Amino acid sequence: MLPPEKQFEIIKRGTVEIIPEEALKEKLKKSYKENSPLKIKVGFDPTAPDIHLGHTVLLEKMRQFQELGHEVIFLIGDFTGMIGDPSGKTETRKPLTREEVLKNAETYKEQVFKILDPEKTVIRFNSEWFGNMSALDMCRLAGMETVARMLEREDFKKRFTEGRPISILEFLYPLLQAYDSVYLKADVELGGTDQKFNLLMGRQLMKLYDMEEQVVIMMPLLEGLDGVQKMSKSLGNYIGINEPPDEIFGKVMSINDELMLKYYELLSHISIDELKELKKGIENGKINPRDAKESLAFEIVERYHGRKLAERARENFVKLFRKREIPEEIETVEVKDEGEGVWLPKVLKEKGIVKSTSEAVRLIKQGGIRVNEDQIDNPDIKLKSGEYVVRIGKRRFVKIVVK
RNA sequence: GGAGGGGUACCCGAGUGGCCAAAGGGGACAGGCUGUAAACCUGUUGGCGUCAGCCUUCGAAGGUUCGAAUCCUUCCCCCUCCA
Repeated sequence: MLPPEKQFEIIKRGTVEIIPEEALKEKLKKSYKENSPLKIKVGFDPTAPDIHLGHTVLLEKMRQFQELGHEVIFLIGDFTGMIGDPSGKTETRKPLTREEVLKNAETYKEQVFKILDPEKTVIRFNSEWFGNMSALDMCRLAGMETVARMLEREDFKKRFTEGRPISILEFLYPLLQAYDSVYLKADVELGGTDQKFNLLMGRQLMKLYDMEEQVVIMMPLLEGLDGVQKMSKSLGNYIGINEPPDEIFGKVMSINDELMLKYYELLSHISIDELKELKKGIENGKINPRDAKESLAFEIVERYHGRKLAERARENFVKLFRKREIPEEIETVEVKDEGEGVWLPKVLKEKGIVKSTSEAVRLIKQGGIRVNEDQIDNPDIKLKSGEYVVRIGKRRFVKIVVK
């Protein structure tokens, strides 16, 4: 086990806030002295089993804790999922059935264990304790907090003053999450900055239960490909860990330099010292940001697809964009010529490459389509029999065989 | 229960009888510049054999009119205020 000071340094990397830092240091010291691992609790929603890099920020931190020898509890909020969390949105999230929750949990495991060590991960479901809780117990729990306290949360306060609805259930949520910590006797709870209120509620409730309060560690929300908004599936700015290697590689390469450094800090396994070197190198121009980004893309693809595929993805990328070569494997479609040749926009539409012939026509007019690497500008183009490599935009290729 | 406001393209949002396939912004896509960066500049953004023409679209269904996103009727949905 590493000395507590060293552990602290590793844990602190990339965090936004640790509340309170001193308590964490104390806990680490005690754990080191008594050789007893800390219990790290992280809650996950059972509704979103498609993991993207944004989620992995937390997972990477969990992994670090595991490597430091602590006990990581992957808590699946299945109870909460079965009620349906209204959390702010007008559309109430639809409640999940028991089967769906279990199915999602399986999907979770598959993906999560690409980062976490299955041997060292404890998976728990909060229906385990909430499922048997009586109405009386629940009321007692509800009695531990006040409306005023709840309204301290920015989101609630805002909605309250604006007269927008807040369901009672929403008030209950932070309490339920807090109770998870009480039940599990968590030493540390990890979450995104958007979870601050709920995480702190955990501390509050533990205090009321006369327990040692958990330390709260908050990780930033990772910005997505646009570099502004947080990565999320609904915004379409995400990099999913199950995406094909080339896709992940390409997407990582498309982020801007500033964001790249953040990705490095939060996602890369390089050490703190190496990270410092990298930053310095980029600042004084000794390291080409592009090369740094390639290493990052490689590291990420390797993590989810293995070394071989990562190398392949890098080769493909270099070929395609640096050397401007055409990739080796291209999807091929066949069409037969009925006489006058085939109208390219129509072929592209029928093969599902573009949504409509109008779109194809538009692309051609804008110079967005190349046939055998020649930019074309006449949407009237007809292909006679033969083979054509058609490039749509920068990175989409299709081989059209006209018979 | 009472009073009022509103549903327009991917999103926000103008438009109150023809000049509306519908302003403007955002997003997205494409081109230029590049490091497939970012920023910036330009263009495109309903469909259809294609800048002409035709078809479909402004919550839904009917109606008035030569002509409707715009007027009338009914219905559905959302929101705010009062209680």
